[in-house]
Amino acid sequence: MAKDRSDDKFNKILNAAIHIIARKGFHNTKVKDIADKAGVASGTVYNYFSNKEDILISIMIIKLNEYVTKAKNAIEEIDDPKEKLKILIHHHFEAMQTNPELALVLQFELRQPTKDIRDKIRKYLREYFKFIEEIIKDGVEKGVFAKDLNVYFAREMFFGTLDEIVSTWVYTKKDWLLTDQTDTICGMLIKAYS
Amino acid sequence: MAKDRSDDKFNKILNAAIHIIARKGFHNTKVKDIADKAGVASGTVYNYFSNKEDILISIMIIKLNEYVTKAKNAIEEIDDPKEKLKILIHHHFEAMQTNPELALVLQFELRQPTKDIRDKIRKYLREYFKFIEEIIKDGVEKGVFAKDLNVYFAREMFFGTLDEIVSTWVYTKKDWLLTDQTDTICGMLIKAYS
Amino acid sequence: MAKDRSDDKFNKILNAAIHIIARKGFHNTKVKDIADKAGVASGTVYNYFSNKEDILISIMIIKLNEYVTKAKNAIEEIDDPKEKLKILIHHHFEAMQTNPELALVLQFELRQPTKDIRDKIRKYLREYFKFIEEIIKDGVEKGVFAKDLNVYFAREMFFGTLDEIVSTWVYTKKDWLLTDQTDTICGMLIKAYS
Amino acid sequence: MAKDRSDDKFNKILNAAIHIIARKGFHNTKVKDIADKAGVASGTVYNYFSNKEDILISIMIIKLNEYVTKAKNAIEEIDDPKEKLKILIHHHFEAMQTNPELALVLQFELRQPTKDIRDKIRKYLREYFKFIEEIIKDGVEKGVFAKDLNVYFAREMFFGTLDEIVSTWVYTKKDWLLTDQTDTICGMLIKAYS
DNA sequence: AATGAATGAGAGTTCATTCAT
DNA sequence: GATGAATGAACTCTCATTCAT
Repeated sequence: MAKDRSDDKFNKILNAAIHIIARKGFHNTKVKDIADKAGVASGTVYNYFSNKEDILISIMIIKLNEYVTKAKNAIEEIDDPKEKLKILIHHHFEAMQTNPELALVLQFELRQPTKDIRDKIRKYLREYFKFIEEIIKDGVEKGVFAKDLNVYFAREMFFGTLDEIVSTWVYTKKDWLLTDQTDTICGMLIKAYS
Repeated sequence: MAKDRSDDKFNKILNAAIHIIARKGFHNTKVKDIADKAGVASGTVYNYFSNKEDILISIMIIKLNEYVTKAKNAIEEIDDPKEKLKILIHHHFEAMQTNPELALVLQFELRQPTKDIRDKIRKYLREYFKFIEEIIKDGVEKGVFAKDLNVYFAREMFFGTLDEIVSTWVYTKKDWLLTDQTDTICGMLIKAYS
Repeated sequence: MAKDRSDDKFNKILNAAIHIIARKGFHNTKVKDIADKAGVASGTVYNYFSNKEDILISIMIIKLNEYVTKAKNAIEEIDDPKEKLKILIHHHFEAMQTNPELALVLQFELRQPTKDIRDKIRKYLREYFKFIEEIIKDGVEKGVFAKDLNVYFAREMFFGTLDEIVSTWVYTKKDWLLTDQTDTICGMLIKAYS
Repeated sequence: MAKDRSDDKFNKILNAAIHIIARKGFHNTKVKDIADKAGVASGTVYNYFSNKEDILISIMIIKLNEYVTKAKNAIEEIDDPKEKLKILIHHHFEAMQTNPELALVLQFELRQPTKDIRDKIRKYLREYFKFIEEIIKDGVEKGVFAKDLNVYFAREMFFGTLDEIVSTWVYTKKDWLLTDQTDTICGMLIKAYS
C-alpha cells in the first residue's frame, strides 16, 4: 500500500489512475501513462505505490472505504429497516453515478486480475457485505422482513442486483439516472424479503 | 473463432484451456501450457483458434450456447412461469455445480480482459438475457407477476442474484450444493416479482 | 545451463558473448548485443541459456573443461613431474595466448559478479586445482620436490603466479609471448618446490 | 575522489561502504544502504564522493596507501632483503587478517567493475608493485638472490602467490591464521629467487 | 495438418543522481 | 552542509505468434 497519503501526490496519482484505467483498462494502462497524467515522473509512482497492482487495490480500498463510511453515516439515525435499504441503494447508485470512471474501474477492472488481487479486494468488500447483512437482520428482528428470511442469500440478492444494474448501466453508458430507479429496485427487494 | 470444430482436437484444446485457466487465471496461462495439456504443439492451437483471446471467447460462446439450448429444451413444455423460473434457476446452478472449473472461468476470468472481449461476451450473454426476459414477460402477461413489473430490472435482479451467488460459491469453494438453494432463491425472486 | 548444445547456435551465441564481453565488460554488455553479434534474435538467446549470468558461467565451464581435458591428455604419458609442470604451464599460457578475448573474460569478467557466480566458478576451478596438486604431490612422492613441501600452498603459488602473469599480460596487452616465458616461470617454481 | 576528508563523515561513509559491499557485493549495494549504515542521508554521500564508483576506488586508494606506508616504515631500517620480504609478507597477511571485510572488498569486489575502475586501481597498485620490485632488486644486487633473476616475474610471483592465498582464505573463511604461514610462503619464495 | 524453433516487441521496475529547501 | 523526494534512463526477460519443414 501507499507509503504516505498525506501527500497530495498520492491522490493525484490515484485519480490519474482511475481516469486512465477507466479508459484503457488495467492491462492496457502503462505506469507511465498514469505518471504522465498525474504530472510526475514514472519513478515517483513507486514512491507512493509499491507496484502497478497496488494502485488498483488502493483505488478499491480507499474509495470503498470512503463510500462505506458515508453510507454508514447516512443511515445512522434511521430506524426503519426499509428506509435504511432505500437510503443504502440511493447512496450506492449515487456514488457510481457521480463518478462513472470510478464505477467503471470498480465494476470491471477490479473483477479481473490475479487471484491475489481478487483476494485482497474481497477482504474489503466483506466489510460492506457485513453492513448490508446487519440492516437485513435488523429488519428480520423488527418483524419487517420475513422471519425465515435467509440473511445470507438476501444480502447476495441485494448486492448482486445492484451490482448487475450498475454494471450494465456503466457498460452501456445509459442516459438515464441510476438514482431514478432507487424506488423501483427497493420495492422489488422489499417484496422479496417480506 | 475456430476454423474447424469437426476435429476432436478443437475440443481437446478447449477443455485443456478451461482446466488451465481455472487454475492459473487467463493472464498467467501460457498458450504452451494449454497445448501441452491438450497434447498438441503450440502451433497447432493456431489451427483451431485465431489467438489466445479467441480461446477464452470460444469457451464462453460454446458453453453458454450449450447451456442455453439445454435450458430452453427443459422449459419448452412448461406452462407455469413460476415453474419455468424454478427450472431455469435449477439448470443455472446445476451447470455451474457440475463443472466448477468452467464456472470459475465464466465467473471470473471472463469478466476481466479487454473491452473487446467484454463486448463479444456481452453479445452472447444477451441471448440468455432475452430468454430470461421472455419468461418474466410471459409471467406478467399471464397475471402471475405484477402488472407493473419492470421486466428489464426484474431480469437484472434474476441474473445479478444468481451470478453473485455462484461467484461467491465458486470463490469460497463452499461445500454445500447450489442446487439445494433453488427453492429459497426462487421463492425470493417470485415474491419480488409479485 | 544451456538446454541443448548440439545446436550450432549455442556455440555461435557463446562465442559472440566472449567477443562482446571482452570488449565491453559483462555489466556493459546487453543481451541484445550478444544476440546481434551471433546473428539471432534476442529471444533466441533464452532458448539456449536461462539468463544473462548463465552465459557467463557457461563460458567458464565449457572453456575450462576444454582446457583441462587437453592439458590432462598432454601430460598423461609424461613421467617426470618437472616436465609435467612445464607442459602444464605451457598449455596454460598457450590457451590464454591463443584466445586473448577468452583470456580477458576469464581473468577479469569472471572474477567479479555476484557471490553466486563466484561460487559456481570456484566449483569448476577446483577440478583444475586438484589436477595441479596431484602433479605436485607426485613430485614430492618421487623425491623430485622437497619432502616437506606444502602441496596446498605450492599449488596456490603455481596458480597465483600464472594467474597474475596472465592477468597483467592481458591487461597491458603486452607484445611478447606468454609461452616464451614458460622456462623462466617453470624454473622459479621448481626451485621453490625443491 | 573525495572533496573533503577532514570531515569525520567521510570515514563513516567509507567504512559503512566496506561493511555493506563486503556483505552484498558492489553491484547489489545501494547508495542508500551505505548512507543508512553511515547514518546520513543518501544525498550527503555525494558531498564526499563524486559517485558510487568513487567510493569503491577511494576504499582502494586510502586503504592501500595506509598499508604501503605502514609496510615501508616497517622495512625502512632492515638491511637483509630476505628479512624484508618476510616482513612484507607478514604485513600483507596481517592487514588482510585484521580486517576481513576490507580484504573481501579488495580481493573480490575491486577486481570486477568496469575497465575504468580497473585502470584507476591498477595505477595505485603499481606503487605497491614498484615497492616489491625494489626489494627484490636490492636482493639481486646484494647477491642474496640469483644474478639472473627476472625481477618483473619475481614480483608477479610474489604478488600472485600472496593474492591467491588471501583470496582463497577470504573466500573459504578458513579458520587458520594467514600470518602463521608467513615462514612457509617466504621460504618458498626465497628458494625460487635463489 | 502438425510441429516447435525462432522471433522481437513491449513494459514494469530499479536506483544513482540531482537539487530545492 | 544536510536532506530525501523526485527524477527518468536503462534493460532483462517473457511469451504470443509465425512459418519453414
